[in-house]
Amino acid sequence: MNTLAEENYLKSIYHLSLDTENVSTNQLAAFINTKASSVTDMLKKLAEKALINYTPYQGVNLTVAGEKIAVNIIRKHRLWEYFLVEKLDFKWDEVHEMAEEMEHISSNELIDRLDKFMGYPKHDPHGDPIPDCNGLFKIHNLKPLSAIAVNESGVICGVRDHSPAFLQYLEKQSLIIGKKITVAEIIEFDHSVVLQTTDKEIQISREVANNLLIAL
Amino acid sequence: MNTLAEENYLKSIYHLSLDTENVSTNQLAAFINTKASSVTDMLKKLAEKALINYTPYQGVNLTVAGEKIAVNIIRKHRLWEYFLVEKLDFKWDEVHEMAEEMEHISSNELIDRLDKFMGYPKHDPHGDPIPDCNGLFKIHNLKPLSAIAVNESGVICGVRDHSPAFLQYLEKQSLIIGKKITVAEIIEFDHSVVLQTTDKEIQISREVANNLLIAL
DNA sequence: GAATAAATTTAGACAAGGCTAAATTTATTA
DNA sequence: TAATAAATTTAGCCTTGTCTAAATTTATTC
Ligand SMILES: [Mn+2]
Ligand SMILES: [Mn+2]
Ligand SMILES: [Mn+2]
Ligand SMILES: [Mn+2]
Repeated sequence: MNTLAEENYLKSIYHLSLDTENVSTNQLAAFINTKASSVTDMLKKLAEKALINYTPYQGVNLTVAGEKIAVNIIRKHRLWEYFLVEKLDFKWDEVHEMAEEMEHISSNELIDRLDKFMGYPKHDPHGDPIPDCNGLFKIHNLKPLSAIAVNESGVICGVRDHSPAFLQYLEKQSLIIGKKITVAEIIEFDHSVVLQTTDKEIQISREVANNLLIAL
Repeated sequence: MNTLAEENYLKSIYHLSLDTENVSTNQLAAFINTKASSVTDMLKKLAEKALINYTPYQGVNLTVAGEKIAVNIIRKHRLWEYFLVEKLDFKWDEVHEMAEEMEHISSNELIDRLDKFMGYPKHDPHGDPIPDCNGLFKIHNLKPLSAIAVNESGVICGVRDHSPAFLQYLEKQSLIIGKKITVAEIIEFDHSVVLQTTDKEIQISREVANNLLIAL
């Protein structure tokens, strides 16, 4: 079908497309950890296969066919992450790298049965939505905690940074998915945020607040 | 660590080594479905890495390091097959190709937890032993059904041919792992075997009898 | 609206793995 | 034991995906 490299490019273009309309060569190179010239080569191949719309110097976006493939990979990634955490007792900061490999297991029948086995979960361990077998999922309307006003409340429903370091920090602070928080104060000097949670008061940096996604 | 191609070569050498002391280039080429010249190239690479003992024109065998890697891949293969059958309800003839991909997922921690999750199974869906996390497993002393005398009894504990066609045939005849059988008669003309099982009498060809492994 | 800077593409190489055809070595046979 | 056959290796080429350096295009700035 498609090679591992092609799948990774499509997935990356999908993720970057959430922020920008057209994804640039350099953006992609930085994200994939490769060189711009390598990206250009691959973009030509993907355009040839009609998986992306590519105009030289103008960046790319996914075609419907390309997006379908990207979403399927993301579905696999998130279902495997859910499996690793819920069935094999891994922590949420341990599963991403393994899922990066497992998302390329080709069988869709396998992933559909895995989905069923786990009871059709709607969100992965990091709060990200899991597309169903038709590629459909709701995009939660979440706000970064840094955009929430004093005295407003909400529930932690996602993270923007998936690095083990960040996830471990959150875990230690009990800032986990599903936690209810209220913004008690925003420090003027550095925009640190003081949170009131069910059990205690926590102060976090703007940086951290920026990477925590909240449902009101 | 090692590439996917390298892992497949090591695994293939391991399997072929069960029958012959030294594995020849042509044997390997036929088994892996590639050309002899490609095999020679890879053998040089594996010898360079000290994973095989290779003397040009004389065939190869695995070093201790190479065997360890091969057994680990086989462990993964068989545990994933067990998972697919026991947890995801696949049939025993459907899982091999998927496991061929899954055996290359690199994390050993993952496979050890999967092992635990399933209760440390000792045999895969085809009756093959599953190496433990140290690579240890008992080699069952099984005989092909074709080597069993009239009136002797035994239990089906393995198959030599893993093709879907063969496995589906066995399933249809209820000749599954764990089934107790008695050899009622061996037809002189073509060495067909007449079996008495718990529920009925079945006649199978010599070909089939050759590929059924029995514990006495 | 040039001139410079930044982004992107092109050219040319390389490693991994595979293939075909030719050369070489080993095995068989007369 | 010499001749032939079979097995194996070598030589040379190809594709994928990557890289560096050079060329080109687009964006900024004076
Ligand atoms: Mn992930
Ligand atoms: Mn995730
Ligand atoms: Mn198998
Ligand atoms: Mn098996």
